[in-house]
Amino acid sequence: MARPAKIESSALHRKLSDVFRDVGYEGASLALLSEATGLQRASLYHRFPGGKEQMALEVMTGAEQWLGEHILAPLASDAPPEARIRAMIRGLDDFYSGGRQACLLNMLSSPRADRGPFARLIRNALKAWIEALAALLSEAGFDAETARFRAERAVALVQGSLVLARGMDTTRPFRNCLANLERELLAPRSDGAPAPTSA
Amino acid sequence: MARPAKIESSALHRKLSDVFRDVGYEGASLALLSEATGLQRASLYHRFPGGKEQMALEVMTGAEQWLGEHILAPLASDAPPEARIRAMIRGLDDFYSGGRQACLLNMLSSPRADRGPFARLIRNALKAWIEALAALLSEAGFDAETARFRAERAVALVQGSLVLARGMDTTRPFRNCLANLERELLAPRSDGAPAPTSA
DNA sequence: GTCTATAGTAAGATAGAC
DNA sequence: GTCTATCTTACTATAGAC
Repeated sequence: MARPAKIESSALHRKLSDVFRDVGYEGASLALLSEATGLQRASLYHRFPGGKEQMALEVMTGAEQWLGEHILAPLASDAPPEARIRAMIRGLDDFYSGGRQACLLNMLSSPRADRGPFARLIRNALKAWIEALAALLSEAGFDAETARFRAERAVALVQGSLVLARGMDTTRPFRNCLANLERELLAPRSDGAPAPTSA
Repeated sequence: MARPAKIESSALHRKLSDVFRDVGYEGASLALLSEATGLQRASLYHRFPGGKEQMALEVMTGAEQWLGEHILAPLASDAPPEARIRAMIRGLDDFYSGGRQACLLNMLSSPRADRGPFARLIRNALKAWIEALAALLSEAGFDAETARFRAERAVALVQGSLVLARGMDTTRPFRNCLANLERELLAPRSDGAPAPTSA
């Protein structure tokens, strides 16, 4: 080919995402992003005139889209609850590469100063996820309080298992987490009251 | 006072720790650390000739010491299991300021390149915590597998609830987590097998 | 659309006065 | 022990050729 090939946008986003998930926003220098994508810094600025912040924003937006399609949509389908939860679990296993990749929602929540354009995106994504799960649990017969409590706990468990997986350098916590999610979410609420704090 | 006062070491560590917990290692610039401590950069280098890395290492070491004294020691005491768990929970609530402060184990696990002097400390701290909890649960009558599984899940839950608290800008997930820890840890294992993955 | 080359700025770190 | 002043490096970002 005569002129330089335009690197495909989706592949580019993917590679940028990998860097942010690995080293976080502040740790992701343009040198690193350039190396990971195979594009020179100037080329990155051509695609993202807003610089690093725009890259992170687009990556984050892409992740939200992925969340909507592969997690929220299955949770809201008309399949039986067990099937919907299993679909979510497959999505999670895929998204986090079985526990080998961290979560943007965690890795991008530090950029301080204005505390960033990311804060809103992150908050919304977490809320949407929790609410979709809670809606499913309500539909499955749990009272609203229990549904909300279990949903929030499940999301926390996924995030925490990723923190452990990263910190202990093993995917086991994440695999354990996924392996038990369905059972824990749908377990009959006999075993003591969940007792969520109201405020 | 004639000569400049020596700022107390413990207070200094505390302030440095706050910065690292807030913005992570890469985000913690010397300008930020200087501002937070009230010391000029050169003064920080006088105390920490190894620069930022030494600061983070000492902060991390201090946190490990705190973990040993306020979490691991109570877990290994000769009080009844419920009391030991409650002591841990009080320690956690204090350490994380009720969910307002993030965990160093999460915030310092990104520094890449060599992946750092932090990796070992973090891994050890997480393992020690999980093992202390598992030992308590074994002692409380649970089989080794269940004890290990619940211990790891509890630590993941704490970490994850901190991620959520940070991301959603509310301490509720963390408070919920602590409020239910004792019950979840000591619940009779009637409700379906925990089914941990072996490897 | 990609590159090389280069501004301009903020980072980590030192030297030496007090 | 703390400071001001400075060095060096790495970073973000831009200019302009191809």
